[in-house]
Amino acid sequence: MSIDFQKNLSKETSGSLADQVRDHLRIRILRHEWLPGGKIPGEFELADQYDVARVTIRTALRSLETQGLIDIRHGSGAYIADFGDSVRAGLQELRSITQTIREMGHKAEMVTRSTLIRKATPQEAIDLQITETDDVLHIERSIKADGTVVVFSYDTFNVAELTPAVIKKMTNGSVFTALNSIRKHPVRARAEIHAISSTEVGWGRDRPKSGLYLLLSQVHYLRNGKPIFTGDTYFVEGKFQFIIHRTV
Amino acid sequence: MSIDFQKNLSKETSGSLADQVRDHLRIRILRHEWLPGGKIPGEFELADQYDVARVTIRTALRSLETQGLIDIRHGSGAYIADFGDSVRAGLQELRSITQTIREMGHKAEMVTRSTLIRKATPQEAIDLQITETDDVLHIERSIKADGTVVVFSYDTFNVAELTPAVIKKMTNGSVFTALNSIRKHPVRARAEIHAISSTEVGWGRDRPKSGLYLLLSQVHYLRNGKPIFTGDTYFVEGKFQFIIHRTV
DNA sequence: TCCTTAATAGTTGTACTACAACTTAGAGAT
DNA sequence: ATCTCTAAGTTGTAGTACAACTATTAAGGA
Repeated sequence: MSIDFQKNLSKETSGSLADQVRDHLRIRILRHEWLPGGKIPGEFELADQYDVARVTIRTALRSLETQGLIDIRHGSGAYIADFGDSVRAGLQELRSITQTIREMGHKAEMVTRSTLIRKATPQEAIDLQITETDDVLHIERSIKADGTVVVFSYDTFNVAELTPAVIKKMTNGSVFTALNSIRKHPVRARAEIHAISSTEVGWGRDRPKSGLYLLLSQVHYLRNGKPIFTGDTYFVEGKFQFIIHRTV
Repeated sequence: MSIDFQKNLSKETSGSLADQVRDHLRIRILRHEWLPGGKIPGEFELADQYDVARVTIRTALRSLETQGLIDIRHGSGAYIADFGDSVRAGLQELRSITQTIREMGHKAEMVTRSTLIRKATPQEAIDLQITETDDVLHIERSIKADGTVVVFSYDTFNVAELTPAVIKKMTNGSVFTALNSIRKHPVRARAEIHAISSTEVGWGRDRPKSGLYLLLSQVHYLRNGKPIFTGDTYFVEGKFQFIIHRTV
């Protein structure tokens, strides 16, 4: 059975050949094409399947190994790291929260509480590498999964990097897809993580009484190294599964 | 200036050539040999410096890129991702807590509260892939930085993988160094992260009154995919900086 | 029969060469 | 000064060859 790779890369044609192969192999792994602990085809066979050079396959495989999805053993082969589905909700992967919720089989809903353009605060100016005289876009939203609030988020964008159309689009849909439409999607983020117990966070009658949150305080960067937006995301404890893969 | 690579690899001679080069480059990056945003030498020059093939350098560089330490740009070069020192305390890196504290310039101290060999609980049996009739080693410890408690940890080991000497060594020193001595150091871990507010956690008069913790619930795996130990690590909120690098 | 050893095939790791694709800087023309 | 083109430099991919390692199989001896 040969794989029609051309078909698969056409839909998201992003990055180098090796990156495309990596992303495709990643999907195959997450779809359980091979059992956990099982062995994936050898490098020569994969090179045949994708019709690329072996060095390209190796590049993709090493990347997957660094991500902790597979285990490459010299002289033996590459094996699926048996973490099951957990990878799908991995915290170190830069993905849309709503999209993640949907992929896990739940109904995702997003409500924008407020949208505001104002001057940057001192901290925001530092994080976004702008000055306090520059404008920023501040958005407060909540995200529901199957009807219950799981996330309160406070995001701040550098408006100089945005267009009016994108700003409007962000009010209704995912931030990531909106940014993607102008090719300004972040490729990397630096996140601090904290445990928060506060009644000041969140709003509305859906606000959890416990007041216990996992705070992800992030700065998102573009490929050229410039920050595009910063945000505090409060995850209601217990409503969202966080998985982190730790490697040497 | 040429680099005496042979000297550097002799001290920890671990893994493939590419892994050794990666680790060495990693050290050079963390020691700020190049400025954030700056460009590191080209692949041909690095191949010269380390006296290895270009493909080996590329393997190392791609790994560093996946880790988020550098940015490789086609036709241009590889650039230091400007995250400064934060990487050093990165949560997704599998390192000893005490060692991390020391590397950040603080005095680390570890106190073992209890050591006990008993039968595995149902959950432990699942996590460690053993049965409830098998023995496990349970250790409760606290870690101090500059005199104040920052971590309470509850670890459970599969004794079948250990030796009496290692068990004794673990009581006094770092778990990682002890496991390293019998070549059973974990290469990967799966961690759940939670916000915890509880007065049940911890012990002694150093127990923080706030009762607010960041819980890292982990299972550590060996290179062959077998679990070696599992543990709940409670970080006192605010005493320990958590950084996560998120990439696509 | 059981165990050890050796041979063997298969797989990943490294080296080398060549060229394609892309970026950047500079020369030159307008 | 600005633009265009050229050229040099850098990373990406292809292909070949062999080294290093693993797992299996077969042969031999106790």
